[in-house]
Amino acid sequence: MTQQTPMDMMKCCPIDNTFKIIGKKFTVHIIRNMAMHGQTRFNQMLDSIEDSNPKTLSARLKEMEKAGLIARNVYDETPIRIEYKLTKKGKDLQGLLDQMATFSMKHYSKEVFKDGKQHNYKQVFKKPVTVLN
Amino acid sequence: MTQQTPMDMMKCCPIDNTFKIIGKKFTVHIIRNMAMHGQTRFNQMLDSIEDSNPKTLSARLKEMEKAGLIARNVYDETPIRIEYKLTKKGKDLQGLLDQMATFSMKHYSKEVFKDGKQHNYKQVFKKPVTVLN
DNA sequence: TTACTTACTTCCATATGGTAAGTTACAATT
DNA sequence: AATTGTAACTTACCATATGGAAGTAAGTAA
Repeated sequence: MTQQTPMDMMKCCPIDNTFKIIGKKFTVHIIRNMAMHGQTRFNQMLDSIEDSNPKTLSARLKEMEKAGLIARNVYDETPIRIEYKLTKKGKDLQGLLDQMATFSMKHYSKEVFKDGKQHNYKQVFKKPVTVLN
Repeated sequence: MTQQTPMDMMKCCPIDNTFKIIGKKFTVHIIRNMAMHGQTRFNQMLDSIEDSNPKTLSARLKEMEKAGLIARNVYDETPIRIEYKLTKKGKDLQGLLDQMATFSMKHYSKEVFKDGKQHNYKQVFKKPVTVLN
């Protein structure tokens, strides 16, 4: 009887696939700001995402909407208001963000924390690391 | 008594910091091939990483060595042999890779799996998702 | 002497990203 | 009536990053 390896059942690599979705500049920053700071608007993100610029932010938001990570809602007020919100799929990237945070908190505590000491995720965020299974 | 928020204790964002380390093209692919396929050599990776090219692969390996994710060992044989191996720090990215895999397995089963059906991480990899806390 | 191997580097073209300024559609202010 | 303000972008132009093909170095084998 032959053994079934992961490679045998896969058409493409899920890690490569995820990288194509979230690997471009600002994508994870956008998700972070929406998930952790409740941001919904273009200029909020532009002002708070490290080294962001309107051209690239605009491109990323479009790609993310197309990929189904966020939804774009237009409110016809004056001035116009547009709200971006995470979809269920976008929210499912929380575990990935948590692992990104955890890695730097463990290996770069000098750069990350003002006191330069190690702190674990739960201590800092008051909730356990999210895991998607 | 004032409440301590994550922002208050941080000097820089750990998600941004991690993205700077693993966000460039091929970095996660290199770690994946080393961790999951036991690869150690330049040409092995060049042949198996999707759309890789020697110039960018070479640049990435140097950056990763500098960042302490991998170690480079030269064996003075003929022809010369060079081995790249994950450091402890590099191995600590496993939880992140697992979350990347899990996300696509959940949301892109049609693209990822030959049978187009959903499968969970443990089923496919015969071990639970790794989590760094 | 030519060919082969590994692990790259170099050159040049294309793709992506960044800066600053401009645009649209109103409404409020002067 | 003309100017100012606001949000959310877009455009033009330049800089940097990435990709593909070919070349290099050092040694063994044919």
